[in-house]
Amino acid sequence: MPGRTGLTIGKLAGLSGVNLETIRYYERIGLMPEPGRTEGGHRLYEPAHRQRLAFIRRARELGFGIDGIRALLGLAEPHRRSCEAVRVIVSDHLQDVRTKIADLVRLEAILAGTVERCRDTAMAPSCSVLDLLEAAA
Amino acid sequence: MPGRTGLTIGKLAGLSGVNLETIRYYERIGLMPEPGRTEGGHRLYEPAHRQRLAFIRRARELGFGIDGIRALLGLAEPHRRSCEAVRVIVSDHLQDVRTKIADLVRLEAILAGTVERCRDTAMAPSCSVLDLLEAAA
DNA sequence: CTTGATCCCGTAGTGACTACGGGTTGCAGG
DNA sequence: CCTGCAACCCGTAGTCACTACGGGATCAAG
Repeated sequence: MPGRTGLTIGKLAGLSGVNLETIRYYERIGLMPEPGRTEGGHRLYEPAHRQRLAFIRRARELGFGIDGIRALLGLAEPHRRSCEAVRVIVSDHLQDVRTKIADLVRLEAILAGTVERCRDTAMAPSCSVLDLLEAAA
Repeated sequence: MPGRTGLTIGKLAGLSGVNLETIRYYERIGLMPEPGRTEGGHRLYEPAHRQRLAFIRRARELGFGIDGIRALLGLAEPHRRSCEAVRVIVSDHLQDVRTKIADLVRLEAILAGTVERCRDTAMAPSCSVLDLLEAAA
């Protein structure tokens, strides 16, 4: 009869670096399973929960959306780890990331150009705000 | 007595490439001024509106938030075009963009590595999903 | 047993739209 | 002139991934 194993949600939040409210949110949307409860109704988490939450957090940090994570978790759980399916999800996301980078790099050039011109023409008639107005992005 | 000059909101949407509902949204939040109306209450836009909307669209494409655009518009309008203030807003945003690029590039490396390993180890015991679980982002 | 931290739940707010639905207006063809 | 239908009106709610709030219950230390 050892003490009830289990972390309170606050402890789990502290250990995992995920906001307490966010953990409850993940439970509401079915990303985290419902944990056990104390008699009074407080959640008690076990190591498996902590692992799953860590996985979710990493995946979020890597920019996966909730649906992507759901898919990843679905593939990770059963014995049939279809590596191919995982690869598809990850490389789709990788493509998104690369597209975003390309977009941002173009943006960066435009913005940097604007700032540059702004610095140069200390007393231009109209400031480079007008460039924004004219330039095609 | 020439015809009422003015575009309907639908025409403006078509010309500007901004969704009709988004134009109404911009009006609600005070980004676009209220245009004139027909007797029946339909909006009628003049060239000045079209210009302002084009400015907003470009700025959005460059990743400025609504507040930033509001500030930019505020600086663009009066005679006192304080170029310096504009430069501050734009270069703040530029800094954001650069930070985002750096983040995404790190992400890209991690994801690309995962996909690569996935491709290599055609029959690894556990697929590189576990890498996500282990790797610090 | 009391106190104060922690936890409960449901709801609403964020940014920047987008979608919906039921009713009104505008205009072109007949 | 009148019909029909596209376009417009407005307010509200939904999106994504949380975050914040508030009023009440529970837990653990002293």
